[in-house]
Amino acid sequence: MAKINEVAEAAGVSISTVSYALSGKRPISPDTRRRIEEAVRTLGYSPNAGARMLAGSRTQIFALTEPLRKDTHAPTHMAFVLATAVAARRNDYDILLLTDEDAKAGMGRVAANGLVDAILVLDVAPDDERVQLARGITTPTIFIGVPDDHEGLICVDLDFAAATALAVDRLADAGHTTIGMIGHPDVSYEKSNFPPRVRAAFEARARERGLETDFGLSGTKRTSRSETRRTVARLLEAGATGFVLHCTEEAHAVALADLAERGLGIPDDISIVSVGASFDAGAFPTPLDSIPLVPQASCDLAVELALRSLGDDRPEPGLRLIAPMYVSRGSVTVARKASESDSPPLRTSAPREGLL
Amino acid sequence: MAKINEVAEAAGVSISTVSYALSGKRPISPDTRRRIEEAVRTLGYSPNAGARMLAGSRTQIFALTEPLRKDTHAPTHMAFVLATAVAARRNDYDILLLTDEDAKAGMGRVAANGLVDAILVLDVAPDDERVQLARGITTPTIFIGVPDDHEGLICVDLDFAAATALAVDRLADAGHTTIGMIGHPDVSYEKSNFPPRVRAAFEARARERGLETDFGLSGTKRTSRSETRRTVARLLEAGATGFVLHCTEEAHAVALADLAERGLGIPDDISIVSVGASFDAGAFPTPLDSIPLVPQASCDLAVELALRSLGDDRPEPGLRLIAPMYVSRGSVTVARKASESDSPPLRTSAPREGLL
DNA sequence: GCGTTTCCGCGAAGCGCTTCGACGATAACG
DNA sequence: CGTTATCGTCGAAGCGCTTCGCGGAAACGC
Repeated sequence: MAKINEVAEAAGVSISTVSYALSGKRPISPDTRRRIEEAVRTLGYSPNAGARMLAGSRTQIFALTEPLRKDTHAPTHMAFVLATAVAARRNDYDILLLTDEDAKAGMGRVAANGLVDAILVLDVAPDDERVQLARGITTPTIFIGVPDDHEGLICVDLDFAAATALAVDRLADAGHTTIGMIGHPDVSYEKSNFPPRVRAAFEARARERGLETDFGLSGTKRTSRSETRRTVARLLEAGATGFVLHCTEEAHAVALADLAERGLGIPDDISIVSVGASFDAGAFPTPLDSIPLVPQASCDLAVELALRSLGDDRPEPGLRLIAPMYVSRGSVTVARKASESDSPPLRTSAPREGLL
Repeated sequence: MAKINEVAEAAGVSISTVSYALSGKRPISPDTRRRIEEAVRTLGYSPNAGARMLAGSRTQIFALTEPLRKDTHAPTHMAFVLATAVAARRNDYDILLLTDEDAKAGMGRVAANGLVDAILVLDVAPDDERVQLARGITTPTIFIGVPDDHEGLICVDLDFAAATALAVDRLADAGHTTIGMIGHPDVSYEKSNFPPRVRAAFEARARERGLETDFGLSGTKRTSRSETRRTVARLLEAGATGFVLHCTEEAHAVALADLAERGLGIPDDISIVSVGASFDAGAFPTPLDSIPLVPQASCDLAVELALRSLGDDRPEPGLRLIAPMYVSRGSVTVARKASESDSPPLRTSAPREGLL
């Protein structure tokens, strides 16, 4: 724990010179700079964080607020936390975690005591309480996700509506006239901000394209094997030849296995597009066309916006929707005409209850 | 962002009086205290974090280092992070997240610049690199998990060995003579610190009790439906009538479903004990006897040790193993004698490959 | 050759808080 | 009634850093 004055002495310069040499905010002669750097190295000097916060105007810390609700899908969530932390570190920022009750209360606290330079909001609910809080503080706040009421906020997210429309279009272009969607567990449509957007876009676009649709869940509180299978059966009964999957990795796997069990081939019998998955939809036994949710894209942008909020070119409030990207893997093909298709085998195996 | 001097003026006292009133470190007359508290309230005063760090000797921040490796089991992990954060907040501490590469590098950094008062280590690997690092810094460091080489460290964890022995004992006491274990995916035995301890204890205790054992994995890189089923088949072939489950929730579910499919009842045909699960083993269609891993227990203790490390009664280095607790739910019963048992139906259904 | 820049480096003033020592004033004591 | 504790409060000295303004010396211009 060497201090700046020790470095200054060792290098034979003044304290302020050391500071300027390290921050680069004023020119320092090459020779002096070298001596300082050496002193820093031999002493193992590292500027005290508290002193920097107090003297400088930056804390080099972002808060990350995430309630970690029971229904939070852990793997997806972890991907976002990781992406955020990495993006922050790349810009010399640390992440302070606000979870549970403190996800909300902590925002006010860290804004008031100046512990953080900006706040990143994860795990956004449609009616998120943190929206009001964000409006009441001066600490820049970036939402990763879009709450229903987002007026005046800065929000970053995948353009789920465009992504879903793109998926529907692919299926429509391939001649499918009846398409189905397997959605997330029921609870996600209340607690999470994007599943409703996907569902709405699915139905809206299908209407625009004149397609028949059906929609089913993949669980109630969490992904359930039986409910997913029930939905698959239902979509098939409705005559869907194109599936849009917007659900967990487990539900994807269950649906694929179910189709395989029924003897239905992909894409020959059923075309599939996965929308908004943060896992690798190409890693299934049958790789799936996918419009992925890339945490890194959102998180990088969120961190960039946070940084800009601290500088001169403050970003305007508003949505920043990331354009969807279609990854083709051969799971979509032209629909067979009704005439040439044998009626799909609708063997309904009584699904067992319980987990996956 | 009112400052302490504004509070002092508003209350008509000196700055130091305000400080003492808020910290309670010196007696203040009731009247003065009241005036100060009112001033604090009306001004919305909150002491500046940077200034406190600099002037006081505490930062009120703990670092939480967690690599978040690809093989990290997200739900379990999330439970630990949550428990740690809650315990920390209860003691007025915030959590700074160090992930990915920074899980290691960041430890050195925050120790050097005095950003945190202590470091909590999660996601501990048998040969964890952070062990060496911890030995080289003066910032108190608490491991939640036990690395192979833990000399001189403070480690907190469930006593997995005792927990496993307890499970084996229950089965042995119930008269089971051949028992099997379904373990975590293969990768966990390299990357994670406790699965090896469970496996070793399982075999050691069974030997002591004179039992036959068999052991199988529930996946390679992650839980896999097919591998889990293969293991179930294998344990049954080996003649196991008692199962110890030490695997993910998904693997539990798959194993239970598999047994049900084979027409094997619990506990009539097979007795089961779940060991070291951080989810609710009572929530399956058949509730399971369980010796749970309670994140809160470990994390509360870890935070307590961290706090004590900052005070006078510094805790000694060494392991702090939490005593296991057996939760009985009726999934273990006395073994049927070989004579009265019909040979278990070993219908081997060709398991499909892939995810769950 | 002298005034003017430019370049580098220095000193000192904070940043907002904690904490030590001191100091009246009142209470307790013999 | 004088002396010693006790209580409640205050002033001031830092904590370790950043940053502003200043000034000496070297380089430049005419």
